[in-house]
Amino acid sequence: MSRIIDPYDVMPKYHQLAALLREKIDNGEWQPRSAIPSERQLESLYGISRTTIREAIDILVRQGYLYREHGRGTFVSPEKLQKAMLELTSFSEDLIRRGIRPGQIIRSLEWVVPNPKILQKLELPAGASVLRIERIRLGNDTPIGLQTSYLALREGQDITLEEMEANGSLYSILQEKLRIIPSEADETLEVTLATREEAFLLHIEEGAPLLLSERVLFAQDRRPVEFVKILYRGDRYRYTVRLTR
Amino acid sequence: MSRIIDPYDVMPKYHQLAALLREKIDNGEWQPRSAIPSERQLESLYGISRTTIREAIDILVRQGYLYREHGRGTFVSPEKLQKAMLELTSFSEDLIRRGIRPGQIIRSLEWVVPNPKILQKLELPAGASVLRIERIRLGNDTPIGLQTSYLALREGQDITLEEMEANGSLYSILQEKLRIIPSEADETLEVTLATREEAFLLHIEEGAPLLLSERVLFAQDRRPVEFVKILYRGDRYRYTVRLTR
DNA sequence: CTGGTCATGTGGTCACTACCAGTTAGATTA
DNA sequence: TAATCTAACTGGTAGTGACCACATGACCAG
Repeated sequence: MSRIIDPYDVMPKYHQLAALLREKIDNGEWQPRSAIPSERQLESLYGISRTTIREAIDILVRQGYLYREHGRGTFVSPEKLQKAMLELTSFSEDLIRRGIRPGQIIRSLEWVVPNPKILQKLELPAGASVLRIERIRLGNDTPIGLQTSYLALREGQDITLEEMEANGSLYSILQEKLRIIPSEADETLEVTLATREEAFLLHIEEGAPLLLSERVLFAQDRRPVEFVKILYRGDRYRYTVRLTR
Repeated sequence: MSRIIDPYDVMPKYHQLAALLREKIDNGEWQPRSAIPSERQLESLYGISRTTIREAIDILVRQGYLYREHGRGTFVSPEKLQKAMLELTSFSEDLIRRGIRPGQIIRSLEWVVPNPKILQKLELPAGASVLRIERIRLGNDTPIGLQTSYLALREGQDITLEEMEANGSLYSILQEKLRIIPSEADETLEVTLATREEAFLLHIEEGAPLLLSERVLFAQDRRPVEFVKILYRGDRYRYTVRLTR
């Protein structure tokens, strides 16, 4: 018995359908490399117009669950492609996805006037102050990264240490308290060597290789919200992306 | 004078329109953060249905050129967001985009039986042979990376040294000669230290930090085509991605 | 001046329809 | 038998028309 599309649901139909199809893929009802019903078949199966069907399939194609072949049909992707990893995720989500238990130690949380490079990345005028949060990130209780966030918040917006400690996830505070929805980010990765302090905090030798990630996070209206710098232990972290044409 | 949509063009209208709009953004006719004409206005401006208009805008939104705000309009993204970098690009394209002149030295090109890890990534049976291409990648004539590609080609498919040297781009040979269209890739990045041989080839010290990238490339039908391993000089290369929600 | 209402313009969702462009398999033809 | 044609599928592109959800500013009542 297959669930059905509810026209009175708050979620749009194409979204409901996409979820429904993804379920069939996830639970193995539709095997990798096999064809799913044609768009016209789905039309009558679910009583939904082809426009909507295609919209749902589009989503799953972009996420890597399905691929189309013109004239032949739409097929289920091999399993390993079914995880859309280029998606913008928070550090914790990222680790959980890999089966590692995330943790963190908040070293500081205060308003500061950062250096010009950071102001420029956040498109702020000289002398503007931002909220700086310094954290040590843990994976299964071992330090794996040093993270420093600089947040460009508006007048009246703030985040307290209590909130950070209670909630844990900066992204969910941004979304739920401040209504800032992360929607895009630019990230660069390079190699550096650990300074004495970094080495101490990460329990490694001074001069050990680190993976340095710098990310600028943009909100719905494409304004920069956060500049994050993360130093990962070179021996404990591997970065993964999915690229699409 | 604005160009117009040609219904007899081989390219679909939404593609033509997207190109046309992108041009207006690129040449500054439409300023960042300003609203572009509404979808209904574009409809009558270009004599195209709203369906098609939206399809064109969708493309530009995905590429980061535009963003929508429900109830308000569609706006031009700030300039720095206008380059979609999460896209799958070849090494050469990538460098050219940054204003660096690419070059390469082909060290070898031969059929080999690779190790099991690589066979597994390419979903090939034990003992299968693949085409291995070893190259030194140059940026402005300086070595910046060591690249080893393993290609899973079908019976009868081959690439010769002459073709590689004449054409330079592996991706364009794949596409034009073998009709293999790269459409997705999984990439991982991590840190390693240079071995003696790597150090020699890259003109650096043994033990210097390197950025190691491993990429599996998938074709239209989501079959793995290439496994590439690239070692970048840590001091000369920075990796960039654009993440989207 | 303040707060609510409402008209209007925006993007978001959806249905129905039509035709084009690849693919495939079976029927037809040489 | 082998090559070919053709019909019936597949997804791809495009138009039309309708209504919903959200944003905004003009207007009005308190």
